[in-house]
Amino acid sequence: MPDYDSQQNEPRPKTTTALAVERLKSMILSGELSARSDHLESELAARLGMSRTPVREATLVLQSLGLLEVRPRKGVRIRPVTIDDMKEVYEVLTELESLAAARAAGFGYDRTDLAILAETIERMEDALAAENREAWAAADEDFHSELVRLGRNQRLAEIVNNFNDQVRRARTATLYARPLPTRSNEDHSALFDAILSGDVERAQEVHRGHRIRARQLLTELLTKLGLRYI
Amino acid sequence: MPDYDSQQNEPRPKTTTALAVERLKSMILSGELSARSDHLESELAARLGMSRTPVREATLVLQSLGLLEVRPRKGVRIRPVTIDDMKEVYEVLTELESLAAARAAGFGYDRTDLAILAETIERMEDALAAENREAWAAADEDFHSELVRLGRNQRLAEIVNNFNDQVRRARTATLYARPLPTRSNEDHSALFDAILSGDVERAQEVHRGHRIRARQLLTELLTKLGLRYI
DNA sequence: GCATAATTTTGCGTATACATTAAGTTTGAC
DNA sequence: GTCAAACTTAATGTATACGCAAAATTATGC
Repeated sequence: MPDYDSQQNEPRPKTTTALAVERLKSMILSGELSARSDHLESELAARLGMSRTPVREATLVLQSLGLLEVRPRKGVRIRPVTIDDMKEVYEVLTELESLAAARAAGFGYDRTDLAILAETIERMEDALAAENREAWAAADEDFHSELVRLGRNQRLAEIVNNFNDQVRRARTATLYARPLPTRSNEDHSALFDAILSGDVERAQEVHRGHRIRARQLLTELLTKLGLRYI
Repeated sequence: MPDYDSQQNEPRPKTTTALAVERLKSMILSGELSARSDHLESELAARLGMSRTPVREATLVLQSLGLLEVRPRKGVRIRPVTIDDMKEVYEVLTELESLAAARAAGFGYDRTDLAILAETIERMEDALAAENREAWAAADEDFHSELVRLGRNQRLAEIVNNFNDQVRRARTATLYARPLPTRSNEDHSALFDAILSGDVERAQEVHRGHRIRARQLLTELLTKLGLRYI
């Protein structure tokens, strides 16, 4: 619905506002603009080499997406994600992704339909073998977004992707502090099998468990690392 | 998070943009701006008695909320809600509201905590007795939003409220074509009992059933009425 | 007549101007 | 020295200006 960040296939000459959304978003997700930090419109405009107008429009959009808060006269504040926030987000993610998994299992996809999903799993396994955490994280993200795509509910997919964005910083921050995601990979394979065999219940349960564990791991890690927010 | 439409308790002199969001939103929800219709920025600006700037900002926000689409040079299009959209939305609503219900049941609320919820149920019963459908719909809306509030997950509440907005037109359009919502009221009472007695599973199941029935009723009605979109 | 090219119109995207008002600072009274 | 009032500064909210490109319209060639 907010097609502002969707990479256009038609190379429409992309509006400055869209560019601002894109760049600000990636600056937030990468941590280049850190949590709790305030940034004036004019500062951001200068930084992006454009006038305040597109920056303003972009911040409004990103506020709707929950990535930042516009605080008049204090500047735009990158929304910090607390452990409680993480719990909120993961709770919703658990529910919605499991639903997507269940739906995916119900459509009777064959191996061809699941090719992309299989490919992301392979990439994760390769990355795990090579102990390349960055590559693993990238593949994991692709796995989850392909999963919700297979669930064929556009709105659900949008929310899930948005929520994943909201906690992405936490995941990258803990990427090297966590144990190697062996269990995660097992979960993914199990889910793949459940979907392929059309087992709706199992798909849902497997994924629910997966997300619950992920959440627990993440919150424990953040607590251990003493990160009250991120 | 998008606190643009939240009615401020401090009577801050409300920005024009916020006003535009509010007014456009209510024009969309009430059907004053009908689905599929296109409206130029300048036209809307004139209509609201303000310049293009706040209107533009408002439309961007409302686009993020999924209520309209900004289509350059054709004007903003009020997003039509098709039956398929309804299915998508209700599927997500079912899942998330049930989760909220389950959570609410888990918090061990007593009668005092549930006073507002009880009050909305009473209003629905009175309205039903008086066969006042408008009053019933208003109370029903309040019931659902109080329910998600009791679920104590801010983000979940936001999404649910937003999704309810997205299908509100459909509900108002069918309000007089549907049978009197007797069953609905029973469901609400059953849910109330489940929450009060702390029965997490039952709360979840009761509400899931409630939403599934509501969805079915609505989609059937729309089909029967020949409304391909609304 | 029809299709295509030239021309005009129009709505949008972006920059900029400007008034407003919150925040910060100085001044002055006690 | 502290507090408050007056003043200054600065960032925002909104309006406006303006160029560009998409549509629409008219003109032109066949």
